[in-house]
Amino acid sequence: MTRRRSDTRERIRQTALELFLERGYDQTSLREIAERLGVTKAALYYHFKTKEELVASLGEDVDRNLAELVGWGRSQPSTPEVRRELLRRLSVIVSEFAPVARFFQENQAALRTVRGEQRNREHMIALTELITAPDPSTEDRIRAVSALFSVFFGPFALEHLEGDPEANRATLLKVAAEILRLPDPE
Amino acid sequence: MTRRRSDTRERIRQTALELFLERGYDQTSLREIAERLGVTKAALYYHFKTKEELVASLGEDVDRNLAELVGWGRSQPSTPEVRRELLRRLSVIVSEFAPVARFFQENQAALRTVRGEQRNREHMIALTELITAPDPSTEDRIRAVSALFSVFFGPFALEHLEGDPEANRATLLKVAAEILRLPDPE
Amino acid sequence: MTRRRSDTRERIRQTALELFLERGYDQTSLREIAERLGVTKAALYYHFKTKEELVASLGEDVDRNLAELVGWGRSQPSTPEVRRELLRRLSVIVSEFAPVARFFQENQAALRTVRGEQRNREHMIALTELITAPDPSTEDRIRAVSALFSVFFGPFALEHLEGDPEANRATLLKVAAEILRLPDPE
Amino acid sequence: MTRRRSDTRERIRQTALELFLERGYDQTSLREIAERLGVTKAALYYHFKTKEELVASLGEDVDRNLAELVGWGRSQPSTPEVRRELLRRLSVIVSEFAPVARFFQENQAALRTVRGEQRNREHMIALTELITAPDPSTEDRIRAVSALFSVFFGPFALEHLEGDPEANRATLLKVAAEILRLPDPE
DNA sequence: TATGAATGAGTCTTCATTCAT
DNA sequence: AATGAATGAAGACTCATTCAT
Repeated sequence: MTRRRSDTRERIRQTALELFLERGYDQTSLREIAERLGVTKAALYYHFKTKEELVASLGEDVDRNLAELVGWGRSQPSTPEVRRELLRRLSVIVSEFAPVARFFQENQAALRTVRGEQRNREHMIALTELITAPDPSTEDRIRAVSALFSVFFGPFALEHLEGDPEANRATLLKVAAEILRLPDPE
Repeated sequence: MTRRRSDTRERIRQTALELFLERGYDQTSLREIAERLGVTKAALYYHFKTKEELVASLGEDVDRNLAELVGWGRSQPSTPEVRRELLRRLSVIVSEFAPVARFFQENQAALRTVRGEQRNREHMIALTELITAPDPSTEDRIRAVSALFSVFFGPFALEHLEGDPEANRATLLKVAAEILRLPDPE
Repeated sequence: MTRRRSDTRERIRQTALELFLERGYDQTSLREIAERLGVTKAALYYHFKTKEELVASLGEDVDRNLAELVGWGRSQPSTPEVRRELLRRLSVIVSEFAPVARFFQENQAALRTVRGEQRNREHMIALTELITAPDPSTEDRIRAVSALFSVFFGPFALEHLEGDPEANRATLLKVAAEILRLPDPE
Repeated sequence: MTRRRSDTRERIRQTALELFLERGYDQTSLREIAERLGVTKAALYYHFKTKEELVASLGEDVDRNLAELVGWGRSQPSTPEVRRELLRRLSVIVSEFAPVARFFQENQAALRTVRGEQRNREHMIALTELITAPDPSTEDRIRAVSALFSVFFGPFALEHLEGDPEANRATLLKVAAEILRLPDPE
């Protein structure tokens, strides 16, 4: 039963996410995580200094991806094509990290003080600005927020929607683009 | 300085909401609420049987309003005008109960097991159906969810937006109607 | 079985002191104190916010007495009679609070960060200065420290000494006075 | 940069003593020692079977020296000269092992169950007897204890005293001899 | 209408220690 | 000579809740 270095660390993260989603962050104790995993609490502490560090580690991948997306957005001119691409890429990230994203969304209050979560919030604000038309009216700003929310939260609300998930995502994206009044791509 | 029946009960609710918003539901203890109010924990228990009953009581007004709105919607024919009116009325409710709505939104995971919160979730689903065009395509469903989310979450994201709040709300509503593809009212 | 207000608080202090003396501060857990007392740990926390507050409370009486003694000393002229009286009064305090004094003495390192203990240390330094002859030579300083230590630690070392404790205390005091080179009182 | 046998062992002892002095025995964990040293906890266990064995090893040198001193004292006739020499030699030992001595003094309660510390306490009792005049009165016993305490604790209290440390030690010794009523040496 | 005192269950966290490699 | 991974036991502390007064 060989086990490569820190297989355990990864299993802890997965089990933690599972339980955090099932029962909520504050209602999930490290004891429960350890038990479901079949290790001792102390083993968790060997791999993560605190419960907060564990949860922060769950947000790191999203954080990295969003940071990169924001970086890319900032390096581009503010054209409709770029804004459309930003929405598209965000939607890819959200669907790739759906469970984590959902967890953070449902536990906002509980995670307010967690480092990583603060960064993610900042990224969302940055993205909102990037998809907002230059020199925006109040209505433009509202459109930006609406479009972003649709892309971000939509998948959770639509989880049980029939049909091909990829097609649904495309439709969601189309609606979001329409909210933003992006011209149809050829 | 007369004090109407159960002034205290109301003050407990307000202080609780305040703290729940500041620190999150699970991170707020009854001790903290009692302390900020200058009474004993036991006093809280005189007015509310449990912490859960206290938080449930916070959702009751919203619950009543949403229930009424759903009831009204169901009693109407499914016309564009009715759907527009549903959005408008929802937006009024959200803005009237903004703090409570925000609290429930940010503490979804923590409140999943709370009676009142489950009812509110059901109301939102019912509303989604009511504003969905009859015989809907997948895209119609997506539009319905997007519109509803915009009306519901928009205010939180736009809290710091400049300009007259009433005017902003009207604009938000206009955007939502557009997402739903409701024809312009005359 | 009537019990006057906060009988319990006092019983906690006594039991704590007992155990702290038997097993040392750090080796004594609140669980042990609670068990020996027949209450729950939570009951201890009802009366003392932390373990540190509990131990600090044990030092308060000594603190008060030493503070008063230092105050008195400072209000007096620096004569041999006053210095002799300072030693005498200190010896009374030490014997009145022998268990507490011993506990603090044996757990210096563990208590270094406890508020009350810091104050007591300062009092001892102040007393050392007060019993030091004015314009002291190095030797005078050494005499002061030696005399004070004898009065303070002597009783612990002499606990098992035969003979009348009061008489022993008088002898100890006489030796201390001699160390300080105080002239015999008439 | 050759490294003699068990350089590490010695560095562990030093770091441990450092930390024990800074934070107290019970408040110092093996993790802290290992971290300050830049090794793993497991490395400590390679060199010392337990934490207790580590701390015991710190007392060994003092133990050996005191044992030897007691042995010497027992082999001598009980003359004033011998008693004076005992005080002198003790004072040399205390000043050579000042940090260790201080550590044991400040952590008495924590170390009560440590083998080495018990032996040291016995040595001190033996020394007290050796410096007590034969056929002693109560006062003689008190003098012996006072003198011994002065020699043993004095240095810690006088640490910040100005002047040449060697000269101070000599003065301390002179005072101690006077407490014991030893006649002046020619 | 409220309080003071208490509890039982649970939380996160740390520790000394072990052992295969 | 030393490490990485893990454990079992325990620690301080907090919480929602109860109840006699």
